[in-house]
Amino acid sequence: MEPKYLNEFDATMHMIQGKWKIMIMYELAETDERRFGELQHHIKDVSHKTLTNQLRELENDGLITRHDFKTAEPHVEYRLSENGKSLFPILDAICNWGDTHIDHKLIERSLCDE
Amino acid sequence: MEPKYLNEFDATMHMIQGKWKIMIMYELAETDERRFGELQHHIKDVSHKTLTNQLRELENDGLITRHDFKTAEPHVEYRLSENGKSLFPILDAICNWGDTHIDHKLIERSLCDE
DNA sequence: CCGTATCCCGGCCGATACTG
DNA sequence: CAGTATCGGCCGGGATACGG
Repeated sequence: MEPKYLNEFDATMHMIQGKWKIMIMYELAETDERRFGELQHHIKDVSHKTLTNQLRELENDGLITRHDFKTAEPHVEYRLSENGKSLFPILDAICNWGDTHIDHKLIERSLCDE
Repeated sequence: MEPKYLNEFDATMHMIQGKWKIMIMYELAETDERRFGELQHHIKDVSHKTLTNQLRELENDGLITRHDFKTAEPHVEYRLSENGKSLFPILDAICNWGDTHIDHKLIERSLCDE
């Protein structure tokens, strides 16, 4: 296995950067588990394909788990893993820093102040 | 001024993501101030142009300051701003999370364990 | 010593369409 | 309902060269 990241910062950043990843994780934090369609409905403007990609990456990085019920009508549920949950203090800190240091007019919708 | 970021997380992430930004900031944190050439020398593998870009972005986002001595021989110094310094608890948290949750074999050189 | 311009490549992500 | 494939645009960032 060869080094893939410059340092710990680089490695962690790769796991949380992605346009919708944080919103997916916050959504799962609030509701415990979500089906694919529910995520797509609650996360405004994300495309079908991109949501799939971000979910795959989160899953491959061990931040969420995926449960396929394998029924005739497709039914898949996503949840946060323990690793994923351990990231929340950092995610909250990032949101709060933005809230206090960045002009609110530049921000579409508040995420961390809910 | 129109909204530019999805939320506070998105906004903060834009300010700290960039392949070399964190290394620049850690370098400035250790040495208080650095000239352009010193940064380039201490940050292995960064290209001239890319270092310039990252410094400009950090400056435009108010995380560092730039002082041009305007002498015959060019002489420019970079420092952390107060805003920049206020990010360090978060940067450290990100590094430490990576240190404890990511396989060390994937990481080239430790950054936060110095 | 420091900055800027140009060219180029790879990756993210959106639109769309097709599958079971 | 959930996933996959293809196409295309945009942007970060590396190589290189030139300018003050």
